[in-house]
Amino acid sequence: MQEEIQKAIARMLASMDMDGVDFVVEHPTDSAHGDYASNVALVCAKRMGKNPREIAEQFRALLEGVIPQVARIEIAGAGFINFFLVRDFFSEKIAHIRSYPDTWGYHDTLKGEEILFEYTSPNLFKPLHIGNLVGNIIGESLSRLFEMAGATVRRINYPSDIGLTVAKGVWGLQKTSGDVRDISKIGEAYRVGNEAYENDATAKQEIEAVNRALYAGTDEVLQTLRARGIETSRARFAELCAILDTSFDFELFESEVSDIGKRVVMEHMDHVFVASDGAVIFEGERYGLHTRVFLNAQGLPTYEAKDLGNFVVKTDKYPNWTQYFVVTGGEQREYFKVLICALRQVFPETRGKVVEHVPTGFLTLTTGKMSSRKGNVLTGESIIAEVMEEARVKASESRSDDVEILVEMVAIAAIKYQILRQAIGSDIVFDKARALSLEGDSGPYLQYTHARILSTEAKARALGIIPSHINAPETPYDVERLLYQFEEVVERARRERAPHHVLTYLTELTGAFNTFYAHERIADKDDSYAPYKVALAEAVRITLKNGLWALGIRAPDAM
RNA sequence: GCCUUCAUAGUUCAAUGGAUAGAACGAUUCCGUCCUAAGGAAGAGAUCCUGGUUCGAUUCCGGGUGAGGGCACCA
Repeated sequence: MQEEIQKAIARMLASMDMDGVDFVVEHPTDSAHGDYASNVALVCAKRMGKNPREIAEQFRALLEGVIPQVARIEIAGAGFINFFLVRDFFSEKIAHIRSYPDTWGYHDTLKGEEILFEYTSPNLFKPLHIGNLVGNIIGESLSRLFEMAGATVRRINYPSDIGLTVAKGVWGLQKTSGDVRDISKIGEAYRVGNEAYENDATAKQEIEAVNRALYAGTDEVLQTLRARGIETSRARFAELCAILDTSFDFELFESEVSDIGKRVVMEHMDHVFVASDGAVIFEGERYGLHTRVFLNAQGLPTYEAKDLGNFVVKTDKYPNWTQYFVVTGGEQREYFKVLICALRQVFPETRGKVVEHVPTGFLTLTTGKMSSRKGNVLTGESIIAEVMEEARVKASESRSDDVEILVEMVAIAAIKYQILRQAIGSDIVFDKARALSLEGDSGPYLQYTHARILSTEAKARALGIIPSHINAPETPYDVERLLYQFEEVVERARRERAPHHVLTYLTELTGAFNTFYAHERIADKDDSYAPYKVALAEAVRITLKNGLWALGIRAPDAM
């Protein structure tokens, strides 16, 4: 629709020999200003040497009747041209949504593309930190937005299974004699190891020795401890993924990409990488970035080289990839600029393709960045547990058959909503009280409305009301004027890597529906508009369900 | 020091260069014979400072101020 208006204006301009005018067609903030509005007259004013309102009038005369879906055109404000759509447009949209509930909001912009998404990437041996949770939630939502655009998405997990953190955990396990099959004991062991590493010089040396031994792979006892710890950690991670509704297609470990990364660096010595002070570096300065070490003086690959190895493994597995994303915390922004720059030098075939780092904001309380390296950890687990506790209280009055499942759905929705409500990349101040409140702007608010609509539909069925879009009230409701925008919002969110657009839209839609619900009786068998209202409610429900899916949130049938 | 991200109601967030800057929470006041009150309604409340570009700036560009992140062998 937007395109049609845009084209009509462009055609009109072309017929007047006005090329290259940079105008927009958008939804006005206030629905009194129509369904679409254009600033074209304002933009042309200077060039035509006339006052914008005058031009707007002239344009209106030219556009009147040109676009079949436009009922009327008004001039307002400084010279905005406002388009009001015909009544049928809205009711036909409702019919369309009801006919194609499973694909409403889906499109084929990226059909045939294979897109690699790496996210979450936990450190095994370290409790799942809330930063991992953020990455998981954002990565999952972006993956789904790309899927809605018709692409095939490969979800990839890249856990860290070797290195100093692992050494701290293994050392800690030895000291605490904790049960390696117990995930909480592994977390405890890491805390002990980490603290000792920072405060105890002897322990620090021991841990470093453990680290070297693990790399060398020579010590049987340490290897076994590491392997078992990884097993426990992965099992727990899988459980969390199930709760979070994520499932990975491919998992590759840090330990398996080291050698490949090193080889890649060696193969591109001198023309991409250079030796410096015994290490091998990439001179980012030459590209306006900073220099980073890829192989250290001991010849061991750093994270940088490992990421090159990671790229090789992933693209071997999925050779037909067309776009490549890595979602991590924003503190790695500068790092990834250098890495991607080096990557493009090493692998020229990437130059025409999208290779992108998606930085997420770091999650803070009020006291600065939370670090899982320090003692006061707010883990992913603890936050889920706390919110679930709160959800359980609310759910005691629920109509749901399975309260435990509902509690989980609601808790995850509350958390995901908190994390997805702002632009990704900007820091998130995690307000626990807010996440726990489950009211107002929140995941459960959207879920509740979904459940409520289903119950209203059931009531209508019981009364024998057959939903239909045929007999519509003369003026469309505000909800209707929001409903059709879903498709545009979903695509914009994907294009801008901004799931929060979907969230903001859904919240607005839900608010509009709830207003409608409070003022209009929907399932009323004496109301001749009842079939239309029920159809509208159903279309809202479908939109909510698909929109929530894009956010990685499940829509319960009853609450 | 250099690079980078950011600054909007008391708080947490919105606003592809547009119209009266939207929500929610909190505080105040209403709505319970009626489809789920995890709901609805009413009023109060904000663009860090300073120049510029523009018909129009929260948005773009200077310059301040304040905060976060990064800058060689950690991940």
